[in-house]
Amino acid sequence: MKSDKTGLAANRRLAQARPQLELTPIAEASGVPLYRQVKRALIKLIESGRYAPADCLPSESAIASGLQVSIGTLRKAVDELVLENVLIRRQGKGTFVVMHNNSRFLFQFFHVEKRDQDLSQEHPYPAVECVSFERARATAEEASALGIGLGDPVFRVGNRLKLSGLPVVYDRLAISALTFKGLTEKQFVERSSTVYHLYQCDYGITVLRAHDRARAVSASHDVCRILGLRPGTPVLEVHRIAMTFGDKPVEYRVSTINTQHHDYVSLLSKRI
Amino acid sequence: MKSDKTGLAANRRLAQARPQLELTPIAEASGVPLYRQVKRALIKLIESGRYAPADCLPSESAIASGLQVSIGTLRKAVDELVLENVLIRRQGKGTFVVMHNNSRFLFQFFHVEKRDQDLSQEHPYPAVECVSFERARATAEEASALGIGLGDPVFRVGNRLKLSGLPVVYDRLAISALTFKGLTEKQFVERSSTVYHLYQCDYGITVLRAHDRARAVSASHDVCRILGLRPGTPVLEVHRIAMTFGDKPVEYRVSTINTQHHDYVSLLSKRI
DNA sequence: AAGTGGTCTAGACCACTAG
DNA sequence: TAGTGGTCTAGACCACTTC
Repeated sequence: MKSDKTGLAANRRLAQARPQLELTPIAEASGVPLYRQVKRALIKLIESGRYAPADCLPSESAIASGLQVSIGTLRKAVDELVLENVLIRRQGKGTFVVMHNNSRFLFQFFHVEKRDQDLSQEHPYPAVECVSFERARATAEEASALGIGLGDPVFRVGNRLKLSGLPVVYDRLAISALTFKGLTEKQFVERSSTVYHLYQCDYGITVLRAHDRARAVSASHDVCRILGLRPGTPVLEVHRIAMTFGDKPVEYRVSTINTQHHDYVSLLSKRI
Repeated sequence: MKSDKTGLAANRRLAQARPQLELTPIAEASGVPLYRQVKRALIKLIESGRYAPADCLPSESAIASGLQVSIGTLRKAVDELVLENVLIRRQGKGTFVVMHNNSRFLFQFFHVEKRDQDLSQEHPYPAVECVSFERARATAEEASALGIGLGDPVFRVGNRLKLSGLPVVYDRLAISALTFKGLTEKQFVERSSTVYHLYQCDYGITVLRAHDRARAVSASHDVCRILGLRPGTPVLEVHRIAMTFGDKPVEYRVSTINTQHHDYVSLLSKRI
């Protein structure tokens, strides 16, 4: 542990009045900064479901005293979790666990935009239609992306996304059937919002980050049919691995985008 | 101003012993948090060239006392500038203004990667060949992207990038000739590293962020010639606006990427 | 008025770098 | 050994939200 700074160790020894919640004092950990340990403790509470999406955490002073750290240290841990899109602060109200609602999804994970669009304009929510659903065995590509074994059971789901009524994106996603036990086509067909919301609400899995790899290809027969394109049209194919805590892969998705009137956008180094 | 917290205002009134450097006490600014004002002051010192790329800033305690703020407030300002890729901290050594060396460029702005490459592997630096250079008048597209007038003078530069000896990317960039007065073809042909390094060292302009818009198109005649492709091959076209402080556009670049063996990669929400 | 997060200060000690 | 950034604490007050 960090040891004897400003009487920290002494404080710890005295603390026998068990604090509220699961906020027990941080265990010793050599070399690791205290605020990192606090961060891990908070992540555990969220991963375990003790604090669910959209829940309000206890106040900063309550958490700090519960974990027996100073409020500055607690704030530094929360700062990082806010930057990592795990928590959201709302002044005067509290600190909340992130929730994958539609606007959040749009902002963080949906990067298809109409070309020549003035920036002031709102982008519309994409309308999603589920076009296929199957239970199958993982291909080598899927197994590698999801970190599972070749032939392990997966769900494969095909979705068509329309923007302003026109089909623009064809998504095919694969998720482990072991992680998402008992998933049904109905859940995909009937959901009113992003699948990340479904993962989070029905399975407690929060998608935090993703890796995209984009390339240009000729539209396949299937893609042409689903997006209404002429054979051989150049389309953008994005391979995405979506990840949760600890960079554990959750979903592998291949999106085919008709880029005749839309772009795949990306910000290099976001503004603060 | 923030007013009478812990005797802050009183401290200010006393301070007449002019501190070293241009680190004069922060002027009053209603409502704006002090650390934001500190941040602006630091940005100004960097923009003005008082601290050049790769320079070491004065120590945190020196800056804090110079600006008459607490060290915690100064650190918060520096924290943000580090996140925005303006400053770099090196424990034990000091805080430095960023320098666009090759490895930094690669990490932050060059997002083309070989497919099926094991992650542990280093990517090689792209070898750049300047294939064209001209002084011209801005098209509507260039003018809009660069925030200049239609017909204003620009430099247009074409570069071919090779990876492992094979041509993969064809870049065409446009920059304002008013901003980059006196630029010569020689500078582009002879430089040994990224153009962002050139902008920074020769013109004091630091590229901090960029917006990319990617789409799939059929390779044009020119592109086929330069990248050695068959006519009609689908290629990825990335339109980039590179920006400096205050999101001022500096460069507009169209990159055409042969994605037969490479991908354009993008991270959604970076890890901390 | 009470409770929350946001800002600011002051000062201590730790970890790393370099002469 | 001296100087730098990194961590941690303690406590004050501000701004916002809700009742």
